[in-house]
Amino acid sequence: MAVAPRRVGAEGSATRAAMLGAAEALMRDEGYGAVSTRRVATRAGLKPSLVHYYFPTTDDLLIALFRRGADQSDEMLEAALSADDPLRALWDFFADTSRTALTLEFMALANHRKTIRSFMVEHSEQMRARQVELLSRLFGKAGTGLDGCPPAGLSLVLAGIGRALIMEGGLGVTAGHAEARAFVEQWLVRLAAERELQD
Amino acid sequence: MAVAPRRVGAEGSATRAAMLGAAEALMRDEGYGAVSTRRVATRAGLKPSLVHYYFPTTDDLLIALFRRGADQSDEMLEAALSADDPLRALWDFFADTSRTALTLEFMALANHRKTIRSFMVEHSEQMRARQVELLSRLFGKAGTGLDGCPPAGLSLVLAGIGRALIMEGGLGVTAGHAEARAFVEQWLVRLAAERELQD
Amino acid sequence: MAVAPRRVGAEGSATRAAMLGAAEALMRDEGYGAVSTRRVATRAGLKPSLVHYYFPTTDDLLIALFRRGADQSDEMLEAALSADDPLRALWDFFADTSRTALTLEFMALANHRKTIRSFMVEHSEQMRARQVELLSRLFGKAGTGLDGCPPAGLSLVLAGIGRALIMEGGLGVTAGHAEARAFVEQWLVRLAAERELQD
Amino acid sequence: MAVAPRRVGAEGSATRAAMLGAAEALMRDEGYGAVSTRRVATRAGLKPSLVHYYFPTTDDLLIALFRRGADQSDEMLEAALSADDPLRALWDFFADTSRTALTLEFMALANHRKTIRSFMVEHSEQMRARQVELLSRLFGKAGTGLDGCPPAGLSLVLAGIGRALIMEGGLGVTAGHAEARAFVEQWLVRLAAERELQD
DNA sequence: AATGAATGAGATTTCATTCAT
DNA sequence: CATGAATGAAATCTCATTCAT
Repeated sequence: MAVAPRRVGAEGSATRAAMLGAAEALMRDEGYGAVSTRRVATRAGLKPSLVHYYFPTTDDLLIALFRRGADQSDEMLEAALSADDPLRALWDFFADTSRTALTLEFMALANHRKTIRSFMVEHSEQMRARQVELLSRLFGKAGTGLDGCPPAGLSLVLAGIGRALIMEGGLGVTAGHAEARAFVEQWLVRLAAERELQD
Repeated sequence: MAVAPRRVGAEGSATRAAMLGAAEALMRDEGYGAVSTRRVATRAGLKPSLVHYYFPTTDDLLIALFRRGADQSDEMLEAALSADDPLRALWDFFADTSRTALTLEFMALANHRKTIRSFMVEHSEQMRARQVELLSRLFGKAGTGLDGCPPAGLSLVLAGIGRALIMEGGLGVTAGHAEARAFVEQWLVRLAAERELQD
Repeated sequence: MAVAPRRVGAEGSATRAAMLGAAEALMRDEGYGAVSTRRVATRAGLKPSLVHYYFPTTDDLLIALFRRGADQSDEMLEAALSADDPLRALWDFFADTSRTALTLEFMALANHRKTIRSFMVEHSEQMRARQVELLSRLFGKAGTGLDGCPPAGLSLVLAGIGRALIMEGGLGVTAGHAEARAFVEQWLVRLAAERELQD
Repeated sequence: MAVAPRRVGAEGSATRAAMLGAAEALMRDEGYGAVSTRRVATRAGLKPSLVHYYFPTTDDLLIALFRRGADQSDEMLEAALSADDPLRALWDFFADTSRTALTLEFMALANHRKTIRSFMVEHSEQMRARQVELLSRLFGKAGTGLDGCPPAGLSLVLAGIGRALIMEGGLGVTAGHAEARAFVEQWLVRLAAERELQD
């Protein structure tokens, strides 16, 4: 008796997953503005009311979607950081189209959804901290082989370049992309060498 | 550069400018989703119908707003490229908060407004081309002093890092920012030296 | 240029009056809970959106309705107070079915509409003050002929009895009504006599 | 007195009582409009479906709530009528804030819930009849000491004044309240004297 | 050049209720 | 006894857009 009446729809429900899937697809294809109760329902082949049964408010839906994506990112990041070549894996992570495209949508969304914003900030900081932790282990606290750039700086720089590639790529702008990729590539090679020296 | 100009109120009208100002403020403060006929009118202290009189459709308004911003960006870019230290000026341009925040909103908007998207793409490509033109003159076609990274790559890399700083800064995430800025700073110094050698 | 964009629909518009009429009828017939955008529109033979065009929020509609009723009450009260037999006129005012039934609905409504509540309170106090003003002139400050009951007390007592008659009458309860009316009647006679003595 | 009892959960269940308690609190705090299946469940810390398990329809819940309140009123009234000073006890009963506030909500509710209305009417009539019965015993059928006002009239008059005090008090209007209370007080004294003479 | 009126669509949310387990 | 899932209806509100003046 007397249990908290919220938290509807078991975390593992198939219906719930379908809704999140539809919401994610909409966000990816048409931007966060397209994620509405109705459209999610239609896309998932369900009734609009059912969406509200699982996610009482639109914020609840968006937060659940963000959480799911964040968990996936966490897993990908962990896999990257324990890979043979962690730097390259980290770069691949930053340059991963589907994940980063969603992240960008959430960043735009965070601008006017305060609930989302706090989740974003917390998660971004966690991820950067985790990367710094690993990069520090790889290169020592002194900094990376990139002219002594410290791990936190390297994390931001790679993330920024990755996002720019994906953002522009999504729009269809590609000038300079190959050159930028090659530039980063040459960094990775240099850093890998640096690391071997250190060992 | 001018594209088909669409007949929308006198280009120089004060009323028109007030509307664009209100629209820009809304977009900056609350995201592109807040830019609606009615809210623009309210914010500008005008009647909603008047907005439609000047901008028949919402797309027209958004495009006009984008154009105005693009023109400002063009001017800023031209000023930067003819500055004493064009590289530093270019970087300052990329790291300029107010302008970039709007650009990010437009990028998000382009995801579900096809009319906007084409304007965005066209303008992005123009700007990159213009930068390449200048950087090539500075460093020769062989590439910059950054390990031979060609101008187009450098343009994207700087733009990406600048945007990341602003995006994250807007959210309140600042880990790694100082380090990344110092890293870019050291580039600018190196490139300036390189350039003097070349002269 | 630059006028406040609210205050839609001229105060004298026929459409606006039709909406208020429909809202009032609904409130009288089915209680304040029945006053919804849709039902008002349907009852007035108009489209629901038009209701929102005239009254952006439901509170706006309810406040406008209250104001209209308050103005009518004010007029009725003034007429009563300047009648030949002001006391009887005041009692007739309190026992007026249609007006009081609405007042009762607004009182119930005020319980959970904070905007309404403040209007109600202000108006109730004004009306009582106005009545006290007149009754004081009629009987002197010492009090009425009802065993020295002061004007403010008499105002509340008459209002309460009138409301009880109307509330119960609306439900179909009538036991004691004739007796209560006769009781008040005998007061009025007594007070009228008292007043003549005083003159 | 018992009417057809409808099968709704064990009459004495603690869960049931919790629901009625939540419903009553909601009605008191936010008006009858706030009494919905879901809100009652949330407030009681129970699942919405459970409310429907005990009270198939919302009307069933409201009727049960009304019944419970009516029973309490009956007890209070009986206690009052057998008190040392029945008249004062009756007046205290009419001026009792917590009970009367709920009664007023039910009166408003009765306006658009026909099922509630008939219960209200029946109970109101019963209560008045009971009061008349007692007052007649106290004063004889001829009427009370209030200028011969018969018991039924006195009942309505006192109820009306009591309700007005509570209604207005709830809103924060208090002008004339002290005077009205003093006026009734002086009645009670007069009636008590009258009664002793009669004995 | 400007504005009031009107409208249809859709977004968000809350609801009562049913059903199967 | 009790609960989770589902659904259709409706309430509130915002929007873009059209039209007549």
